[in-house]
Amino acid sequence: MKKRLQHHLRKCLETCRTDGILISEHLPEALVEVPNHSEHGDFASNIAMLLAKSEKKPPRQIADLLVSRLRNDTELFEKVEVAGPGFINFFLNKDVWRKTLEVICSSGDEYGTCTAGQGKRVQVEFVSANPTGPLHIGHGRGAATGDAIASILSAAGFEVVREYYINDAGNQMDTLGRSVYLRYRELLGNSVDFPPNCYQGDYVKDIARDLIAKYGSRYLETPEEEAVSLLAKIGGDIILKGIQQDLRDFGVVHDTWFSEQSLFDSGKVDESIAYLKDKGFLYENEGALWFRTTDFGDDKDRVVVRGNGVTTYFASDIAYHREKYEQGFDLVIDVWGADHHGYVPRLKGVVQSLGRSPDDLKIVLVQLVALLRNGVPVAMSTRSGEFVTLKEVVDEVGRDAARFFFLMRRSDSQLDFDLELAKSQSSDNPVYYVQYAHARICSIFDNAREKGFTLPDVGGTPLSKLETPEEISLIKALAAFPDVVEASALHFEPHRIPFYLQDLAGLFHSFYNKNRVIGDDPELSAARLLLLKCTAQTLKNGLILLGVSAPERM
RNA sequence: GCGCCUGUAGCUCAGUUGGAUAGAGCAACGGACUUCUAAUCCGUAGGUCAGAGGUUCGAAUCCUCUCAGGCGUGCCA
Repeated sequence: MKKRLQHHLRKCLETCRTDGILISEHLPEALVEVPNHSEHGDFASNIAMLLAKSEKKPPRQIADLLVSRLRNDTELFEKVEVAGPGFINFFLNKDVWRKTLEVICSSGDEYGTCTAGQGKRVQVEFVSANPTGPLHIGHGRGAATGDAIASILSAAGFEVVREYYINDAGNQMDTLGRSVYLRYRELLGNSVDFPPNCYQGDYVKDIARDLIAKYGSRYLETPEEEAVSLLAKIGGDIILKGIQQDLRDFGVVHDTWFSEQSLFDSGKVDESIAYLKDKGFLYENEGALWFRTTDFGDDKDRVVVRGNGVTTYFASDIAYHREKYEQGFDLVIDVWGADHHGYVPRLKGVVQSLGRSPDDLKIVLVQLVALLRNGVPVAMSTRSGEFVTLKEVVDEVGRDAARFFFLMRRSDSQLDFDLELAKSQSSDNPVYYVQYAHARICSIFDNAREKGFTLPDVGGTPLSKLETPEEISLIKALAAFPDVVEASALHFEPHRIPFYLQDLAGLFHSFYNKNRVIGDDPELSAARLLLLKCTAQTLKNGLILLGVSAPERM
């Protein structure tokens, strides 16, 4: 709706210019927005103020000129007026609003989608937790966020691939192998010194126990270093399987799982280093090979190959991101924990060294999650292995509540996750508030069917019967959904959807409390049933973007 | 020290590329169930947008500085 108006305004400006009414060489972009107060119209534009300088006329005078023309379109506008310092306020014809119900009905599950993405190929890489331990609650936020961003982009017309990057190369795998090996020995009756830099969590013991059950003590026979590397592989696979299961249970499905090790096996890491060397971005210093990331605004240059000849994690990431673009992605999105933010400039540098715009890489930083129980923080420490896993949280509060809570906040602000609140089946809990609206509508439908109504369809339903303030507000909110999805996609901000849904659910509940749907007037009942059909559809479409279910009964 | 993020109602947070009188939920207080789900609704109250300057028709939003909190600042990943 907003777009339609913007287009309309733009056309008006252009005709004004060809008619010589406007003299500005360059017409500013026609900005239309929803004002804070309904007295200021359904939409408002500040275009006259923006034109004031180049037109050398007071804003109100320009606004008057424009309004005198816009006003003629009585089909679209109920009224158009100039207000304040020069705002143009648009009041749309009620029938224009009501028509959006027809659009929603005919679009169905597609309502809210748009073509803003123009089919551009996007890869969203998220979670990508090291296969050295189970997913914890922080990963859960990353999972919910990445998945929602992917869904929202897809709805906005992007072609999306979800990817998980498996860090199965590097020191941490060796540490895992050592941790498993030591626990294995310990469980077989040997006394061991378990070093503090090994993984302390109980899951390591579980893996060791499983190995004993399966293979007995055979790894005591093999030389230690060999056993460690074998157990690193086995342990990593077991943990990865667990991660995959946890993600499935959370409703997150990655299209591709990309192994860091494969970059070495295929020679891509060496290739990338050769590429950078060829382009002159690398230099040697103190025996190591450095990437001049300072050329791209980084604080300092970064090591790619260490003095001992071993590549760094950064080297893998160079090869990995090079690979992404070679696969033909127009846009690459990395969802990271915010503690990696220091890594952003160097990776932006990588992208530019590949001859791409830094905007071709979007890094979404997801802040930490503080887990609370009845308002009191739950102690967590990765080092000691005391942490709350994603599985535990999902088991306790359910998938829907967990997902919704993770997405309720902007990703770059810290999140307090209160277990009791997420579990509570009350008005405190925004998940239920939204889901309840959907279930309530379904219940009204059941009731309508019992009373012999058939659910109305587009056409034939007298929409003009819808005229109470609650009805009109609800329709306006429904009409805004596509704009919300598009903005959410283009800003990579999934939290806009939960906010919108709470707002929409609120408008429905208000409507419900003041207006009876099934009543004496069959035409009015039909019109209201159609309105609710559209409301349920929109609620459902929004919830699906978040990976939250839309129950028909609660 | 330097860098990134954050600072908005008692609490948790929104605030649409600078717009008109800064919003919502929770908590508090007062109301609404014989009627389609009260997991709901209606109302009241609650603010130095951390602070100080600056930019302009106009700032919670942009710039500078200060303060507070979080994170980062490895030839770890």
